[in-house]
Amino acid sequence: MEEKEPDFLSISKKWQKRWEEEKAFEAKESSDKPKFYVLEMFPYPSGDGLHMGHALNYSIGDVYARFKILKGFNVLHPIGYDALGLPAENAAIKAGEHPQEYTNNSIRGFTVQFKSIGLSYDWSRVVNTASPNYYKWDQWIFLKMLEKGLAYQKTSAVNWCPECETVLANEQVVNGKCWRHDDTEVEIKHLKQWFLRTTHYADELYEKIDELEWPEKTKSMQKNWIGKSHGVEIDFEINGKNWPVFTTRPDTIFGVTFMVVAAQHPKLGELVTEEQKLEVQEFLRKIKTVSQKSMKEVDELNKEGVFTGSYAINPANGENVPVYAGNFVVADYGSGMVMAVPAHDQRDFEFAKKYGIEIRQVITGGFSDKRAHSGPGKLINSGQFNELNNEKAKEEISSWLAKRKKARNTVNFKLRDWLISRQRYWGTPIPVIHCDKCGAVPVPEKDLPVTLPKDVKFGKGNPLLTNKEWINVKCPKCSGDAKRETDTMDTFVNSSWYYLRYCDPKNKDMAFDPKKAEYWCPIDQYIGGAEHACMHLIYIRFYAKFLNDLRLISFREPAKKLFHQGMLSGEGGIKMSKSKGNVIVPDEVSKRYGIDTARYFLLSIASPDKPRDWSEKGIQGALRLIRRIFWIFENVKIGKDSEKIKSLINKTIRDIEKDYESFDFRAATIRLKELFEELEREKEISKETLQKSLILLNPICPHITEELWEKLGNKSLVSVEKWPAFDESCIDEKVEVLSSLVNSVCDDVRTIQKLIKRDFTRLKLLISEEWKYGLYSLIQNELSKGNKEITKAVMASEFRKYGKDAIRIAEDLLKNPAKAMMGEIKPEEEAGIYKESVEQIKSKIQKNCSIEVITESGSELEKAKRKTANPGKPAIVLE
RNA sequence: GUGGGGGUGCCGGAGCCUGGCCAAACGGGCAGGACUUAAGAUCCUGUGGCAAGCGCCUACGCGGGUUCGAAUCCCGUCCCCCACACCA
Repeated sequence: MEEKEPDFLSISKKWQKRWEEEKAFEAKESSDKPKFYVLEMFPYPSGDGLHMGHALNYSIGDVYARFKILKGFNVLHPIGYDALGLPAENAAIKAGEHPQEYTNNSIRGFTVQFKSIGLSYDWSRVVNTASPNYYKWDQWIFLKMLEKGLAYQKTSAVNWCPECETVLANEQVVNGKCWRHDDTEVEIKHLKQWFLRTTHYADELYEKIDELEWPEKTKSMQKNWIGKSHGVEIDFEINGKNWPVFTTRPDTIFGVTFMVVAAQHPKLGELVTEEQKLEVQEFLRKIKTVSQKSMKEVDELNKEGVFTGSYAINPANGENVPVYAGNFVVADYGSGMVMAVPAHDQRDFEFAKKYGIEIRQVITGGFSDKRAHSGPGKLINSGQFNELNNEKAKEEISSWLAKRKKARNTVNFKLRDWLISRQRYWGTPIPVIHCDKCGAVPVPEKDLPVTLPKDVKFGKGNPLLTNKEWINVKCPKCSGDAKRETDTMDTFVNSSWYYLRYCDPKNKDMAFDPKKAEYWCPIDQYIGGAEHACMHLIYIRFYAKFLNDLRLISFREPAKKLFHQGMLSGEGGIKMSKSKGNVIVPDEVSKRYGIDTARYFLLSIASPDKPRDWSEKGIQGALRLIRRIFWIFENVKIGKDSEKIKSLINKTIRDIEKDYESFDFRAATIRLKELFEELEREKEISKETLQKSLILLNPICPHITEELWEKLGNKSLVSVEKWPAFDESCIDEKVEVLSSLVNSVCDDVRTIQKLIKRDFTRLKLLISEEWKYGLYSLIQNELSKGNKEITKAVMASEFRKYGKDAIRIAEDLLKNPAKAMMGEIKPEEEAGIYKESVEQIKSKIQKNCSIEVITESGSELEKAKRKTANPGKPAIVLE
């Protein structure tokens, strides 16, 4: 009774030490086991340290990795730090530290805490992107891209975050705001910047998504982002020059009544006539101020425009239509100009309404004063194409135009090249030297890495500009005076290939040994947040394609399977944050409940991909189970397994394996709970079964299972044990069905007790075949009548009682009529169950009664029948 | 607007694909009981309504449909969440 609470904290410390000493999770290439690469997206080491959310994220990967180890795979499960990046720089500045020190400290903190939650990482392979040994290879890959024309420099309108004091990639602009500062408006600046040509692989990035075993949601988000659309590029003649225009609706070309060119179009000037110049300028000024307001108001933003003075010739019907400059056309998509068909495009429609331009319907169907008709229909007002179905017309019209060299089929993507330049310090320096004579010269490979100078001043602008010594160098080509590129790379560059570095983290001569990468990669199971769908998860694929083209790796998709974990919120569903003071720290939780308890709890609340809330009360339930498990092992009598346990343990092994494999960890926690609850009821259990149970629990609760494993007299580590095999023949569903009978009898006894309101000393259980096997006798009846078909009506009447099993039983019996004569569970069997469970029944109802189980029928039974007219259960007599 | 995901008992959250022992796993809460001088911890029981050993009624957003039978399948409808958002 006066059990001492196990000292969870020292148990976990003890085993963490053992794992480390024995290098239990270090992965070796030399193994005859099949390899398995489990990777969680590496963390950004912040000075605030780990919170419970991290613990959840990484526990999910850990459970899976541990499961795979047990299943006999040679598992690579590494961790590292995505250490470069703006937040570290900003946090360091705020703390008055150098980013290097700040980062080192953060990493130290993370490492200690990671270890204290018992993650099965191979600590010999830690990768730190802030180390020159790592970013040297960022630079090397960059040079290769430069060589192949996949890295380039261009001046363009870029997104500038005044808060970050740097430019951002398209993917990092959210609703016109910076992805890190949702209250900071992104500005448009024209700067010379470095880009990676992600569009080079746009088609493959798009098309191959379908082959990935990724969440559908993520796949569709990525597809949307890449935005492939098939269409036609049609030439419109304006002022004697050809202006190609992209459209997906060539079928509506006879409905074109005007054209709209993007207000930001670089060649807008060519279209503006002398008379319209003032008006256009006025318009441009106006929309500039609008765009500086809020992109969120895009919805309410009116379609606005101004006539340029030029006219375009519609190649389909030779009509002259006015060309407008408009605010709703995107300059860098397609050709930055659209053919406007107000009758069949809502945007064009609104524009036409506003400026009183003709709206000409060319496709039949619902079309009103308020809305354009963008759906299908038949063509009208379209010359020789009238009467055609519009889908058909798309083909006909475009081939007709193509024949006349006025159009060609094209594919357009929304995806833009990746802007990687950042005007900040804490990133990989771009290995380029600018020379007045030679231009942008790549740093020779032998001079890599270009390391970040320690000595810089943080304040306004790019800190790298403050170290003249670092900037001023000789040109590698002509040895004249030259300057280093001071832009650094976006932090997502670092994370685009880190999984390869884990395969060979210490290589001094190469980014990684292709042989080692070949062995481990691709990643078998990747785990990380859904927020990366359109950033990291595109970049990492892009890099794989490039490295494959370089023949450094043999695959083109880096991660076969992807899993997104759900977020952990604080108590009551409130987002955890320092300012709200509701951050849960794993250290605290470990002290109070034990980290295994926390792991079990977090996994038991919801499916791993769903969000969940922390709850102090909730974790109590997990704690109860953990205590109970300790109790079992402290009090167990080692002996023989009952039939019931034999069946249960085999069944659990079989089922829980599926749960782990499919990330259904929640189901696993339930199954484990049921298993241990049953074990607790047993008088004696075999050592073997106890050991198996520990292995099943190990992925979720690694520390306590080690402890109990040792208690059973084992010297080895349970974490690297072999997953037990199950024996299908031991699994006897009947055993469980019968054991549920015991419970139901107890329920009944209790109810009767309430009714008779008196004590009893003797309990009789009278078992009769005729009561129990209604379905069997029914089927037998049908069979004896020669009715081979079980009629619908029979089903309907009996299903309520027997449910799903009725079909199975019925079909089975029909196939094998001999069996029907016997029934499935014999009365003697049932009686046996009650006899065996006498002690259990007593403990549940009344300790000091005697129990008799009677199978014969007779007058006593008749008497009882009246009292307990419940077929399917034994008659109960209390005396 | 487009794409994706949802609406289940006091709460969280399974089940839905493959319709039937589903008044609905598991956890939390709450109530009662056991143990205790007491509290805590622990354990047991209960937890839609009526009835109280059969069972009946009402229930899985709302309204229909299919079926002997629907939380589960189909149609319509309302609401919520997330992502993208003027991409021609």
